[in-house]
Amino acid sequence: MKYNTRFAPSPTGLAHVGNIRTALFDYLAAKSTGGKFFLRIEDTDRERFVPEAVDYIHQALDWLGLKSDGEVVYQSKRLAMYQGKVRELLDKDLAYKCFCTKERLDDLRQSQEKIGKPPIYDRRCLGLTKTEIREKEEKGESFVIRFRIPNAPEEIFWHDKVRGRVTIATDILEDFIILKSDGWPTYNLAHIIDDYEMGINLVVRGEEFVPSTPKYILVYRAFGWEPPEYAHMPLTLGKDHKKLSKRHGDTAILDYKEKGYLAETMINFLVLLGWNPGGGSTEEFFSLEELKEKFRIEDVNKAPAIFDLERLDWMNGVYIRNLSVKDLTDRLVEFDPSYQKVDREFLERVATVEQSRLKTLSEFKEISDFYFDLTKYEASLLTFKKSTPEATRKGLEASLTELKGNEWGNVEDFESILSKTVNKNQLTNADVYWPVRVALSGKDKSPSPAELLWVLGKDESLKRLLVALNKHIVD
RNA sequence: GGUCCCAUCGUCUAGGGGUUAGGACGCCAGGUUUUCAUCCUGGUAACAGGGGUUCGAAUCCCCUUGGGACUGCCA
Repeated sequence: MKYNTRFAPSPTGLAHVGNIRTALFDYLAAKSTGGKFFLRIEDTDRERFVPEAVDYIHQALDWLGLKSDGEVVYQSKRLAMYQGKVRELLDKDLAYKCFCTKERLDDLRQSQEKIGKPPIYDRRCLGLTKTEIREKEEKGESFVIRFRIPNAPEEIFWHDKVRGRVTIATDILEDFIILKSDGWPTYNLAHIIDDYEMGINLVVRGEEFVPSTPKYILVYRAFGWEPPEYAHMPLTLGKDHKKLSKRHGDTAILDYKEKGYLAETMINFLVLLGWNPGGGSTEEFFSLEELKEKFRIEDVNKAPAIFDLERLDWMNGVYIRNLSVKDLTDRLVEFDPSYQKVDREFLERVATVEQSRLKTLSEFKEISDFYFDLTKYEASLLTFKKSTPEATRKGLEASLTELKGNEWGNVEDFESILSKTVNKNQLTNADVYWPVRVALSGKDKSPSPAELLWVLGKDESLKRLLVALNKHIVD
């Protein structure tokens, strides 16, 4: 079965990781079956519309490589179509005009809740005669259009691709609004017309839509259309076990790009929130391409998943370590264009030795500052706890001598020069390796001295060693 | 309140009648090592509770509990 799916965000805020995970599942449900993946912007709520949100969605999908097929659909451009469909429903007596004011509706709701009844519209306007309707219209009273739930109660059910059979009775459903008083359709109507019109045959969306799905099935029936299949995804929860939203902070998807997480990490991490290959497999690294092969919407879990940053950090570290040096360097430059000014070969060397220490691209700047500009450090740092000032001085001097007299080559060469220095002068590793490393990095934690020598090169290294020696003697 | 959904280590999860309940993150310990990171080894930690069904339930059924979603002229 080829599934055509759509990602249908409403541009009322910046897309967060939960939204994008749904987009990913939509994308994979389509691509894994050879179907198409569409993007539709649900911008019928003009009050909450956030202009930059649309661009944000495009950037996010671009970043992750979730390319949509065909033209992007904007609901705001299809008003005439929706209104035409509403007229159809009105003509068939399957919908009606409701002139009830907000105040009345609020009162009604409150009094219903007070006596412990579910808040359901009392259908007062369903009883309006043609003349009454005409009078109200002539007086310019504003109205909405409600869908008329069939009188005969029944159980609506569907076979959800992830939840199995779901049943909900229609007697708890109210005559919901399909056209607002401003003339715009609500989600309740617009998405159905669009899905039908766009040939969507599998709706992949968040679990929050489960309770309202029966309403939509009724609308399909009113139009005489076959409903699509449904796959309601488990929710993505924050650490507080509540549906992910802005108030959790740090959830806007592109924040992760800015923090230096890789697109492939996000894809991999997000897909694992609710999906795994099953069958006893312990595999957990998947590229988008692999996912297109292996993903099955039926394998998605029912239980919600919590978004856990620690696991994300670990995974990003793994992805960074698996990058070739060239690739890593490219990404560092892309992440921070100021590195374009840095000598490429030098930058690649820095990337080579720091790669295993990176969890995110953004950490690179801080972790690598000393290569470009030696940081200030205390002279006392030069002496390791297992060494003495005297031995440290000897170690520094001997290293300087050996280093000057030898050819400069690769990391292994420096390794042997250093170990030769230790042996020749009856010193210990602590007398040589530590002070050389501190001299070159100014830090108590850094890559090995051999690596630092290789990165910094002869002139800079000898300069730093000399500085260290003077510092040490003065101290 | 009502309707619906969900339930395996703290987290992501495998397992769907017979398993020492497996893997991963995290954490802890050890190894490698001049330091840090990486890497390697080991450890910690879970079937929410109660009833059934069955020779045998983490697995199937029911109830309870817990959690969540929905209950908008938002989507």
